[in-house]
Formats: sequence, structure tokens, C-alpha cells
Amino acid sequence: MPLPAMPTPLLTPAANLIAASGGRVTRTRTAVLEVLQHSARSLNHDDIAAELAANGLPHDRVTLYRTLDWLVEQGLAHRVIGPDRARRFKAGGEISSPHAHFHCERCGHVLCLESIRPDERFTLPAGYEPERAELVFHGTCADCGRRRGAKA
Amino acid sequence: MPLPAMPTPLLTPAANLIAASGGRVTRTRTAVLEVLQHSARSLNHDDIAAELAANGLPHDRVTLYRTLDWLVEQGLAHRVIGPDRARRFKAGGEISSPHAHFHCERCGHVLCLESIRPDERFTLPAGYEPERAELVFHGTCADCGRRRGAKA
DNA sequence: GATCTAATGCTACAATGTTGCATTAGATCC
DNA sequence: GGATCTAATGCAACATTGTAGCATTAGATC
Repeated sequence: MPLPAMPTPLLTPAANLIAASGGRVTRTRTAVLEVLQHSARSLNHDDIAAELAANGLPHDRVTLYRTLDWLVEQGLAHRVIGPDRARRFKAGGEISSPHAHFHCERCGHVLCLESIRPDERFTLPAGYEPERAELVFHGTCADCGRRRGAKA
Repeated sequence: MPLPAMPTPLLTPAANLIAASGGRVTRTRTAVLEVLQHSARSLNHDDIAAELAANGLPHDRVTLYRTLDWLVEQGLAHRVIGPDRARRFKAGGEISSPHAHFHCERCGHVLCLESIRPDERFTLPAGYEPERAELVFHGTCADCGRRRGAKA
């Protein structure tokens, strides 16, 4: 016995966020936001494109760029520029919760350090008016350190 | 009465540094290093190329890239990746004196904050082994703040 | 001054991101 | 449920930043 069509279909959390932003709820947007939400690390375009392809979703490079820009604009995702000068994305706004990032030189991943706030710990020379601070550590991440015998 | 040709020509500080690194002292290298040394802010490729052109020096894009990479490798210059994902360079090594940077969103310049050391002020989660930290402030620099009436 | 090769200057290419425009498909209205 | 309106998409072409290969030039050394 088939269920009756739901009058107000249950949206995923991602879809709800997108709808709340006033934009159209499209397959690409929901899929991209969900990919970001389900990842512990920040993802670059290739990572995301690969995820979309794995799910059989139609997409192209340009749409992905525009979708990600839109998500950042709406505060649904934030962007880090990695050392390879490629952008990486992660779900969640930046302004609401500023935090540091960690770039692992072994595995290349960029992780969020939610516990570290880069702002308001430094005194700048007179005249400088900082609006936000970006703090990126480079080194070996916990996973890679463990994998090779945690020398600490 | 012309001066006699100097037997051991006096080298500029830049040329001396280059010679001390074991590399050949070429026009491009000395010129690029001098441009960097004379600038208070970090310069991108275009800035440097414009300076070289103004001095009538022969150069091309690729040589400039290689020259800058070499200077960084020798510890004679350091590199910052700007928000426009383009590299910016400044004289002086990074390892010897790690410091924060300030990106002015008004004039686009990236300045060095020699007085601020980004390292050893944060406690990272267990397992993370940072080797260096990168700290970039975004906001309004002293010059631009003054120019519009220093609201602070 | 001759020689040896690091450094240069080409050309061609790779990676990342952008612009313009025709087409598709969410949302809305009836 | 279907017509309509336009945001979002998909495609092609382009822009910017950085690399690779290789013949030529010019620092350093003998």
C-alpha cells in the first residue's frame, strides 16, 4: 500500500537552509551543501565534483563555482584559500564562528580548528583596523601523526 | 679626469646577499631583490614586473617567477598568498623572523606586521603538530584609515 | 680571452576561475 | 494540474596565474 503523496514534503536540513535564504532549492545546491555538511575537512572543487559524479548528479565546473559562491554569499559555507592557491569550502558561515584552520603537509587536507578563534588576541600597530583575522597552521595533522608512529 | 676602474667593484647589499647564497649575481636577481628591499609592502608579479620595466631591464614572466622562487628558496625573500590567490613577495626570510601580515581591503596592499609573531600563542588539539603558522588580518590599513578621517 | 654551465627568454601548456548567452527547470499564479 | 516567469544551469570561449622543455646568453672560472 503506497503512502499518499506528502502535501508538504520533508526537506533535508540542507534544503531548508537553502529555502530560508530565499534562493531556489535545486538539486545541485542541496547536493553540494550536503556534501559539505557531511565532510569533516574542507573540500576543493575537485573533491566536490567527484562526490557529485559519484551520486550521478549532473553538473559542470561553472555551475559548481557559482553554486559555491552563492553558498558563501548566503553564509551557508565558508572558504579557505589553501597553500596550492585553490579554494576549499566547508559548510557553515565564517562570520558567525570565526576559527583557525590546519593544513596538513602530509595528506594535503585542510581542517577546521573550531576551538581556536584567531581574533582579538593580538594588538596591532596604531591605525590598523582589522575586521577579521585568518589563521592557518601548517604541519602534520593528528591522523597522519598517528599513522607514522606519533613521535610526540 | 676619469676615475680608474675599480679592481674589486663595490656590490650593493642585494648583490652581496646573492653572491653569499652561492648563486650567480645577475642583473635580474639583483634588480628584483632591490625592488623588494625598497618596498614597505609585499609586491605581486605585476608590481615587480612594472618596476623592472620602469628601469629598462630585460625580463620575462617566466624568469621573474623563477627568480622569485630562487630568492625564497635561498631565504632572501618570503611569500604570502593574497586573498586574490596571487603570490606576493617581500625581502627577508620567513623562517628567521616569522610575522603576521595585514591585507588592506581598501587599497589592496599586503603589509608585514613584523611586531606580531603568529606562533606559540595557541594550543592546538591533541595530535596536531604545527611547524609554522600563518596569520593574516583583513581590514583597513593605517594609511587608508587616515585618508578617510580616522574614525577611531 | 676561452670555456663551462647556470640563468635567461622563448613557446607551449596546465590549473583555476570568469563571462556571455541560450536552455532548463523551480516557483508561482490561476 | 497546467501556464508562466525567471533564477539557475550548461556550454563555449576567455582570463589569470603559474609550469615545463629547450635553445641561447652571459656569469664565473681557468
